[in-house]
Amino acid sequence: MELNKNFDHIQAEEKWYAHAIEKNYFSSTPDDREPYTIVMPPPNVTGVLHMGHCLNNTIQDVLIRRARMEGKNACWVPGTDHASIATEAKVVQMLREKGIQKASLSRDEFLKYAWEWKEKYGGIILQQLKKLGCSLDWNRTTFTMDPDYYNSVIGVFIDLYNKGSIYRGKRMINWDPKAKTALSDEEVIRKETKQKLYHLKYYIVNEGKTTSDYITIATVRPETIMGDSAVCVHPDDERYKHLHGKQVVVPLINRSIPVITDEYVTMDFGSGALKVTPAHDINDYQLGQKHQLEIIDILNEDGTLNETAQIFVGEDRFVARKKIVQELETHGYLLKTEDYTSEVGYSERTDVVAEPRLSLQWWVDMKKIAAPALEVVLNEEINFYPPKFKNLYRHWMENIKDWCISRQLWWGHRIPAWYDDQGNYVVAANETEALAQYREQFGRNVESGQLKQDEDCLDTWFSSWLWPFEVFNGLNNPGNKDLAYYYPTNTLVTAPEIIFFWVARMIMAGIEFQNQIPFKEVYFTGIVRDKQGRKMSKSLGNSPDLLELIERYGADACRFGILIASPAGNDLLWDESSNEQGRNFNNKIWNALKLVKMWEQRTTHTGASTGNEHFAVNWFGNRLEEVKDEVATLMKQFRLSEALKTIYSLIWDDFCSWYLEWVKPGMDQPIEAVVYERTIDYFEELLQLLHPFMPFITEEAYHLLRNRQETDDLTIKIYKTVQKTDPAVLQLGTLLKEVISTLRDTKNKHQIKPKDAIQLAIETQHEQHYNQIESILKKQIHIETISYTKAAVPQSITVVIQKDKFYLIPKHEVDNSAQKAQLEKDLEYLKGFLSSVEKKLNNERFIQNAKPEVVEAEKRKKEDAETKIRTIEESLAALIV
RNA sequence: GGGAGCAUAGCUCAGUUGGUUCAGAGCAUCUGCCUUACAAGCAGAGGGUCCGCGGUUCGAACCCGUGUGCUCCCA
Repeated sequence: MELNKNFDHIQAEEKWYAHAIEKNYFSSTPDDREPYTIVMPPPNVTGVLHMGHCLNNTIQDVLIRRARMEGKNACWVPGTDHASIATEAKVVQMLREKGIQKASLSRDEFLKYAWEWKEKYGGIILQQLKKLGCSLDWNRTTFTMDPDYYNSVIGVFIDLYNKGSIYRGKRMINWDPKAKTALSDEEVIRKETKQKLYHLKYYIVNEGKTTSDYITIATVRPETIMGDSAVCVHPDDERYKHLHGKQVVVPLINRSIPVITDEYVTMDFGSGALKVTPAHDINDYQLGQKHQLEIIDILNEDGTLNETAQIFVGEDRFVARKKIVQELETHGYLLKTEDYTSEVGYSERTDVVAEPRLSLQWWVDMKKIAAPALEVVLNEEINFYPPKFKNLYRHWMENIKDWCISRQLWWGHRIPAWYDDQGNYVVAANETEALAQYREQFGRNVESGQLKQDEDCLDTWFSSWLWPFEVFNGLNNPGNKDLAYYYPTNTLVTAPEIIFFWVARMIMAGIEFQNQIPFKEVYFTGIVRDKQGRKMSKSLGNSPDLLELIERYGADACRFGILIASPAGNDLLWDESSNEQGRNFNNKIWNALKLVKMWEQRTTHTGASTGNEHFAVNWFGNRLEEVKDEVATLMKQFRLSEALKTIYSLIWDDFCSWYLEWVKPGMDQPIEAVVYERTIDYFEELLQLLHPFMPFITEEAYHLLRNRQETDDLTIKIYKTVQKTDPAVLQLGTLLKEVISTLRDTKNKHQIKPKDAIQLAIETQHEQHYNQIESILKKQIHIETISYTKAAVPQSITVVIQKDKFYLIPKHEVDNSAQKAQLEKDLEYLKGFLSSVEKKLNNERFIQNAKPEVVEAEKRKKEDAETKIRTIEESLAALIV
């Protein structure tokens, strides 16, 4: 059969993915086999595939495919997250482009648009994952706002509320003035930001009159001075002792506020005097609570100043800042301005500066549910890879704060709280239940329509924390067959960025609602960065178009590219060139396939073998088993990148560069049938080993190697168990490689062309070893005859390998000065080596303290070195003669 | 300010209870080759103060201390 010049990845990808779907290879139902389950971290429903997904999902697919080929019942569940803030922001923007304001729509009208949007764009990302080759069980695709899932989320809210773990409270929260919603602490990104520190005069009041004395206050937020409730100094600060208990005047609005003292103040920062604005700063808020200060909120929900501010009403906070600085300067309140850099919180979703804001929100009391979730990680019921994240996790869990779960959004799970017009409320799944409960609780009769449901939605993570069991309908259909079989799941693969958002909370939810951990191990991937180490992001434009890369290089090459660059647990610097390496690897496999296929018609049962092919076959069989074992160990430790490198090298170096050359018949010569068959067997096993990493080319090549039955597919082919290896055969293989490399190099150094034939004499005590590999040596180094000798051969080039001497006899006389230099260099090295060993052995304290086996090893080294030195000296002597 | 991690070849990283003269791999670079599957290839080569300093030890890339630099998390 004639094969194409190159592997056609596009047709192979389409063909084999469709075939697997048709045969239901990726779908799983409970049976007698051991399950292996992964739930995919659900991407945003409106998202598109980026390099982070590529890494994450490739890793999961490798794990799932390998488990499947190990004979486990592998189940990988896909799905999407409704991503309340992100999706709502996109819908709002889409409406704005159509000229529709969200405020002009009713909740139902808005949600209709949102669902339309979701139907249109939702799930694109899942289609893209198919292109990458992900072997997901599509029948189980779940969305966090599916009806059942929705009900479970509401049920969980009610359950926690009834247990007293959910409460409503007025707290300082992070507010996104653009999205007009509360944010959890984790949704606020701190960034170093250049600001100005303004030094302002606050005049001191004495006996009811404003004096010309003042105290200097340093602030980066002059627009909030109208919200000041006090000025605070350190009680021990000598500079301000005379002001304790006095009043000062807020500039521009002339409101008097007290001077208070608290040790919280840092004396040497700014002027050592702090303005306290409890409504607009978290620390000030706490200070205000302690000193019972008035809370003066001067901002609207969109970040503009409100009536309470008195001045610049309606102006945006940053515009107001500029204007107020001008005003302060005009009136002589501004003493100086300094550059100042500090960390400012930005909304993760909208990238505007988050505003600390006091508001009434729903909270989860985390202390109680966090404790067991910490325990299971500390006692290693759940293992983290790499384990360094365990510390991070513990630190966070021990200092956990309550979770703000309400969001002022419409897209999401609506909070099941129902209010009367006095603000009394009940928590219930629907209006009917709410009415009944209200009647019972408040003893008043209410009619339908009289209770108003909370307008707000729940934080997205309040639904995704149920993911590992809700994809199996764990709460809707408790104890169902799927849940019992697949839960707890095995491995969670995710980015360390969401260890607190998601991983920690899933562990809590699993224990709280299923009494079982959600997964047994968590593998944290690195963050994908570009060659300069920058995080890939849309705004930098350094995130490549993955689909285009797949089209250009092939899915296998992209999978290879991202995995080979991905050391366990570290960030990876990704560059397109790694895809080239993957594509080149495809090419190598394809060419090896072409070579082997060329032999198919040339097999014979008689007389083709020189005998040495059998050694090659035996050696590669052992080598294969050895590497299979190594790979298994690496995979258990989640060292996927190293496992792939190991397989890469086995195929490229051991199989292609060595083995195939060793068994390759001469031009138009036949190949012994048994050698051919074994070669095909090895090729199959190599493809199988590589399949989880590069599923398409391996499946294609597998089918081209032999004619297959209908369902004889690599995707579902179970691995054979690893066989024991024969160390003697492996050692001889290593010696053979070394001899070939060294003699090739020697020819090269003596200007003997690779094709120029030579004669070789070997001085060895193990002639029988060399008998097994003679013909391979001849072929690989272009040797005419090999003989054995007991003494140095004159007019030859001498090389020492291990303990054996090789005499190369070239056709033409050669200058042996290069050789002499080489031997002298080797001799010098060995003498140095010997003296270092002797130094150790002559050191009494070494003999006393070192372990006996170490001392033994040193003695052996000494003997070896002495033997080699003697051999080289003899060679040198022969050379001079 | 508190906590964590990292520092090995030009780049990305291995280096498994301290024991070969141990300093390694891949990529990149350079040299020679269109050798009967593969130039997306083959055969070779060069390249390092294992961040600095001090200590423990017979022996340190590895353990301890310290300095410097970088990254991340939390306030």
